[in-house]
Amino acid sequence: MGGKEGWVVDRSVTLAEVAEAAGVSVATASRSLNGSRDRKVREDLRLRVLDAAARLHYSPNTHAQAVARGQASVVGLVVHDITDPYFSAIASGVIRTAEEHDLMVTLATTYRSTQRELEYVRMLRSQRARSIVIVGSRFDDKEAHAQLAEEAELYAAAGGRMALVSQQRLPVDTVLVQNRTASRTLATALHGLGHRRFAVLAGPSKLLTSTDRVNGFRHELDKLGCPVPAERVHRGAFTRDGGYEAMSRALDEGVDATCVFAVNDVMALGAMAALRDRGVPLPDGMAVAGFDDIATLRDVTPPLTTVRLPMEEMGRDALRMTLSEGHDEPRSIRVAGEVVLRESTPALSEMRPPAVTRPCT
Amino acid sequence: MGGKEGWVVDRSVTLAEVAEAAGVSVATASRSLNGSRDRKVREDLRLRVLDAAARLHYSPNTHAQAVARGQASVVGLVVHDITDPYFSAIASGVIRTAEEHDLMVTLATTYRSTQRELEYVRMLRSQRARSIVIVGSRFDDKEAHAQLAEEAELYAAAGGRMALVSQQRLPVDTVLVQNRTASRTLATALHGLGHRRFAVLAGPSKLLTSTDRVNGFRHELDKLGCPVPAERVHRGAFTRDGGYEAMSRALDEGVDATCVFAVNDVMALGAMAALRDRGVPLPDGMAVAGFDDIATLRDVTPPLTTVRLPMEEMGRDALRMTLSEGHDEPRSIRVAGEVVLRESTPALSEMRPPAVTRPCT
DNA sequence: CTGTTAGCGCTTTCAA
DNA sequence: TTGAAAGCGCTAACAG
Repeated sequence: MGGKEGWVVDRSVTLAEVAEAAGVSVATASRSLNGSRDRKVREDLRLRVLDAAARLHYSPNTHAQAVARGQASVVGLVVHDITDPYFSAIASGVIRTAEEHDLMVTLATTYRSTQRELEYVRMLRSQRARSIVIVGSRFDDKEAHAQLAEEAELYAAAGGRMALVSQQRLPVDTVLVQNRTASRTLATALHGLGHRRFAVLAGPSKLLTSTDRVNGFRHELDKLGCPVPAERVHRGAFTRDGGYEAMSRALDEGVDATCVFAVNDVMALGAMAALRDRGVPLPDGMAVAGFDDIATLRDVTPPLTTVRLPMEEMGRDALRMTLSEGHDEPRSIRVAGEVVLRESTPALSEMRPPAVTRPCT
Repeated sequence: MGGKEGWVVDRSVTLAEVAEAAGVSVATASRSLNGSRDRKVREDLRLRVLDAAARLHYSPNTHAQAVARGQASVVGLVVHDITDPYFSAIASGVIRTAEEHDLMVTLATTYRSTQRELEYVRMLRSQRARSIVIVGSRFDDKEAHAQLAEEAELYAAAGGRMALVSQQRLPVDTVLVQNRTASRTLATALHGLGHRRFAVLAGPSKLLTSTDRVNGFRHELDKLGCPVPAERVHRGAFTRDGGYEAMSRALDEGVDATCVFAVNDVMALGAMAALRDRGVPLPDGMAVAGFDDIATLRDVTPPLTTVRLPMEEMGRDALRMTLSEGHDEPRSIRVAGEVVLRESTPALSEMRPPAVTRPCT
């Protein structure tokens, strides 16, 4: 702990000490250091304060500032799981935008528990966060929505602004992913490649993002005249392992399909692993499509057909909406998603004739 | 905003209001709500307070709490890039551990700028964060270390505790990844598979994690009698694209190797993409090894040989060290890393005879 | 056990 | 322009 000059205190330096060292009042010190809009401080005084602050290694106590001004320079970010590349990409957009506004980010992870989500929103309200961005599929759960809606109202009443990246379920700013529409477009494209018999790997039935994607996909195929029967929809967790298991089960049951649609990329990844493990050649033995277009997965083989979502921008826009002033009504931005056809979904005509349709014993 | 009962205030409810509504003093209200170790509150009063707080939707102002008790329930987490799966995995460990201790996490992203890193550490000191966990390779930059060291000292003097996940460069808690040793073990293993001519895809020369891995690898191969000449070390960014470019350059120069070691998994991924784009069959045409064992990449084909690092645990341990009391001296934990041989590195004998060694024109 | 009150560090009127 | 002083919401002595 050998200090060069002066001693190292065991406690932070306060504004008062800086003021004293500079021979000015705390008011002047405060104004010099933060230049409130409350206008000027004589230049020489200002410099003396700045100098004293630097000399003493002054570090303003943001909590005291927050208490005094009744507002903190923090935004809250709530995601399901930060290790999931979908969330980390969106988080990245939020973080970048926060930085542009000199805001710190408090990150919370719910692991898909609505209860935890609620708790974190409460904690963020306690932190007087300027805004809260909640990322991730809503659940089919009235109770949870009602509770969150109440929190949102309280938060808004306290001057906070909340944004959701997912479905529009609350009267707050929303980045709305058009899952149904995009899935329909994807279905059309795959149908266009000649496929007629499809299987779907879905996430948990309560997860709206999953059900929206499944419904859109099936709906469109209905219209195209080749409906996907319920027994061709296999559920699993919304993760790589969920995809692996759902695909395995499908194969066990002797899935009668030439193309499988996994409701997100990580599930598709798991599905491809399962297919490979069962000796199904890819992409010839089974066409596979995902959703999201996760960057890290762009190099898998065969390259995955998917629906691209501008994740960074989604995070950016969500936070921006909450930060831009001059409009009280909640706004919403629709995100379309763009179908990207790659090698994982060959045209039916290019696939090996007897697609895998036999039950495994 | 139609309130059900009572009006919605435009400002948060305070402890004083709760106390009044409950007919007790603020002290009693405070004690009931947070039960300071400062002894009991009569049960009926406590319930009245809790009831009033619930009725008024009271949300404690954490900033006021932090000011009053001189300590905040926040920890800082600083990473290079949250979209990089290496960092999100470690972040996940930190976040989980923080949750266990009822601590919120403030996340900052440096994008590999030491300047930004320093700024964030300063902001976290301002936030009076209980601890700061900095994740990611240090740089070969005395100046940056000196500045960070000074900040660390000030932070410690103010009662904070800092941990580094990377190299041991500062007198703070450290999770020390044994990059050199692990790379040497990897080299031995690859040599054992019959490989004798290697190329290395390295990150920026200032990035210690990269140089440590490169040095360990080359050092061991020296000892084994098949040194990797400097011109077989190709630098690129520490990212997927960096790996792609470095590999492409290597191929352009007619790399004379049967096995290429990329200093991390994402670079290895890029390298594999580059090889594929140039028509080099994998794994027969070139063995590829990485480092980290990123979960999302476990399903790439061919499965990647790598060095497994327990990332979640590393994050967990880093935070734990800063939180456990009763020891003033900085501690450190060494993480060994475990070589995992997979199909991306076949034995030399199983590779297609004329490994790619000709220059591309 | 409960209430009074003095801070915590900072911002911001309000006078001077 | 500067400074004195009144808060901001909460905690923790310190009396009762």
